[in-house]
Amino acid sequence: MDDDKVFKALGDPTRRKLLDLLYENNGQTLNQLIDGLAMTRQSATQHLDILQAANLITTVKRGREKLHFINPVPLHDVYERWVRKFELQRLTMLYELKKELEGDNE
Amino acid sequence: MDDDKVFKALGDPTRRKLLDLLYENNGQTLNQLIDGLAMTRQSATQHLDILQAANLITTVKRGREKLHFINPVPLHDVYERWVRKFELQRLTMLYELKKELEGDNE
DNA sequence: TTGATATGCAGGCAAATACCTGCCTATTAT
DNA sequence: ATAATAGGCAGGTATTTGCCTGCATATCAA
Repeated sequence: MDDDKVFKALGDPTRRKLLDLLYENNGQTLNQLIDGLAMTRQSATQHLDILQAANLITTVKRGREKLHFINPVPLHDVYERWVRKFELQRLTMLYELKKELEGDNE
Repeated sequence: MDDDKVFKALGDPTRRKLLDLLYENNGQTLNQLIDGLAMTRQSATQHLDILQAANLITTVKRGREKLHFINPVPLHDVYERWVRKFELQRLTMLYELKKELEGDNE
């Protein structure tokens, strides 16, 4: 997985919206997806290209149409490498440490 | 949680590096964090401000020092809202659908 | 075949981003 | 008090980004 491509792809609200639209109805065409957005077809295409480069979607051509599908694998990788390791830390531990340090100068 | 701030904060490799550094050694000062990077103190400060605005870190002043701590809560929220729901979809299901559609025009 | 539909490709532009330099303030140590 | 240390604040700039317009190509339907 390319960490950077995935995070950058997720860093834009339009691209997250596209993933949401595909989650609701997988396999949509470009024109179908545009209906859920407020921008030109060309702009949406650029976003979809970025999602595909990050491997967050795959496409299948059917005649003159291009169907888009979510690939959940990179999202799971994000979870494994970025979320799970932080879940072991308890916020309460941080609070206690914070209070202790604040006590030093008050 | 502000989705957009969190995702944008995570969208930059330097900021992810900062979180990694804090994960290895929580509660570091600005100057300590700079040692792990290749940029000026001022630039690092801007990144840390963005992380704090996204609630991914909290800070505590101790004398002239400023200590930085990870807050794992937004990361967990990302998991809840973005990863878990996609985990229910099996990649194999997508593959089957993809094969079926490819069969339409081949 | 001819028109309509679905998408691809190229370039332009304004705003956001990630750096930087330079200078100022606050705290600590001698 | 004075110097060193830790950090804050204010621009300046080159690059990246997200959006657009305009035109080209490919497929389908009548």
